[in-house]
Amino acid sequence: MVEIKLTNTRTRTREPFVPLDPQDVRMYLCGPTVYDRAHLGNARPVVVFDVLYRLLRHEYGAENVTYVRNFTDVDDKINAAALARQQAGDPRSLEELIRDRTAETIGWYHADMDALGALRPSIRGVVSDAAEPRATDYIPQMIAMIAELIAKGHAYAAEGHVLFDVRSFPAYGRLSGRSVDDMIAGARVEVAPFKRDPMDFVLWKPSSAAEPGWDSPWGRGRPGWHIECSAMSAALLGDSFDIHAGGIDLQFPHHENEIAQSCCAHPQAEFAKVWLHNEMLQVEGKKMSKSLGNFFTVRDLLDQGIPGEVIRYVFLMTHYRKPMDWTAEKVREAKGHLARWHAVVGMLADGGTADAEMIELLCDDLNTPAALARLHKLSNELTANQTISERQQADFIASARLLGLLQTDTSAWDDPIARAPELTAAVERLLKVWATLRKQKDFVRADALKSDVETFGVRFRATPSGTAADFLRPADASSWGQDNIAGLKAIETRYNA
RNA sequence: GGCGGGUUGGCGGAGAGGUUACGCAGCGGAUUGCAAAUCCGUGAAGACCGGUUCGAUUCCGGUACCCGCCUCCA
Repeated sequence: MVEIKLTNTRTRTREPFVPLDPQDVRMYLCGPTVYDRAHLGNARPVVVFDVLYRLLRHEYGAENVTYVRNFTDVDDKINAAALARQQAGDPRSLEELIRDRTAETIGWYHADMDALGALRPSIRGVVSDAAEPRATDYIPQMIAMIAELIAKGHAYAAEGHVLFDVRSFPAYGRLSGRSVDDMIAGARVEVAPFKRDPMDFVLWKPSSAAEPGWDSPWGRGRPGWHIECSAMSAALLGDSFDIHAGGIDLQFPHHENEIAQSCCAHPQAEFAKVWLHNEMLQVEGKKMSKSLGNFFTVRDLLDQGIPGEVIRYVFLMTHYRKPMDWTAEKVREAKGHLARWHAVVGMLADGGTADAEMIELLCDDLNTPAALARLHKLSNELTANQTISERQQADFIASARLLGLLQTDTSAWDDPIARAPELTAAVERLLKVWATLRKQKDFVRADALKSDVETFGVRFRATPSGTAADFLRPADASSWGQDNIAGLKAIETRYNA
C-alpha cells in the first residue's frame, strides 16, 4: 500500500496519514447550509475531498471508510427564506415552510453534486441518510454537549444565551495561528454586554415566537452555528477521528470553535487528527460575489450545457491548497480533454487496475493536476499504438475513475437545448441534404450549406463514419432557441427547392 | 492592525538543488474535396534584490505586486 501524505493545517506540515483504525477510517466534511442552491464555491471541497474519499476507499477498502457530511438546516438565512415565503402569502406555518425549504434544497444539492460525479457519503461504505446528518436531528446531543461544557467550566449561561468561555481553553486560536489578545486588538467583533470576553461565542441562543426553537435547560432557543458539527461528528465518528475537512474560510472561526467545544467536552480525546482546508475559488481572476455579477450556482453551469464532468475536471486542474480560478478557457480545455479520452477508451468497461504512478501522485497530498498530467501521458501512449486492448482501456478508465472522471458516457453531455425535438429534427434533415451534396461532389453548394447553418449556431463536420453536427452556443444561452430553429427551417426550404 | 496564500514559458499548471513535467494555443508535417477530428514533430519559463552552494526557478533573507480570512460564507 502506498503511503498517503496530507498537509495538516493543524501542524502546518505534510505528514504521513496513519488512521486511528485501518478498519474504520473516518472523515468529516463540513456540508452546506441548506437555504439555497449550492454555488460553485460550495462544490470545490465536495469534489476535491471526493477524490480523497475515493483514494481512501481504494487503499483501505470501501467497507473500511466512513465519510460523513452534514446538512446545516437551522440557520437565520433559512428562517429568512421561510419568512419571505410566508409574507408572500404562503398559508403554511413557519415550521412547515422551513422543513419544506430545507428538504427542497437538500434535493437540489444531491442532484447537483451527483452531476459532478461526487460519491454520496457513507458509513463503512453503506450510503444512507445517516451519513448526511441534519443538524435538527441532533438537537438533544447538542444540548447535552452544551450542558457538559457548562459543567466543566468552559461555558456559561447569560440572558437566555449560552456562551463558550474562550479564556478557559488555552489552545484557543492554535489552528488558525491567532491569539485571543491579537484578535481582540484588531477586532470587528460585536460585543454583547453579557459576554465575559469579546471573543466568547454563542453555543445556544433564545428564539422568538417567529423563529424555530427547541426547549432546553436555558429556555426555548436554537443552537449556535458551530456546535452542530461537534455534536454530529462525535455521535457518528466518535470523540477522536481521522480527518476533518472544509474550506479555508472555515478555519476561523468555525473550525477553531469546533475544536474548542469538542476538546473541552472530551478532554481525553484528540478530536480530529488531520485538518484539511481547500483554498478559495475565484471567477476570471476575481472573487465570486453577487455585487460583481460573477456569482453563479452549479445548476446555472449545468443548465448552460456544461457537463458536470467538465466542471469536475476544471476543479481538479488546480491543486486544492491553491486558489482556483474558474474561467471559460479552462472549461473549453477540460471539455476537449474529456471528449478525447472518451473517444480513446470507447465503451466504459469496468474491472481495470488504476495506474500505480497516478496513485502515487494522488497520495502525495492529492496532487490532482499531476495526476491529470499522468493520465494525459497514458492516453498519449494508448493513441500512439495502432491497437488498444480492452485491458488497456479498462485500466485507463479505472485510473480516471479514481479521480471521478469517465464514470458515464458522453450521452450525459447532451445539451438540454440541443435536445429540443424540433431542433434535432431540422438539423438531421439538413445533415442528410449535406451528405447528399457531398456524395454528388457538389462541394460549392455543400460548403454554402455548411456556412449557412453555422450562422444559426450549428456546425457540420464529416467524420470517418458519416456526418455529425455540433451546437455552438453563445455564453448567454437565453438567446439560443426559437430564432435558430426558424433560421434552420428557412435554410431547409431553400435547399429543398 | 493581526493571520494566511500566491507570483513559473503567449495561457493553464506540477515536480525536482544539477537531467523532458503535462496540457492548451502557436509553428512545421501527415491525413482530408475543403474543413473538423486525429496522428507525428517543434520553439518558449520561473516577479525583483541579496545570501548559501561547485551549481538555485527549487533552500534562506528582504522588496514589490496580487489574493483570501479576521462579520454569514466552502
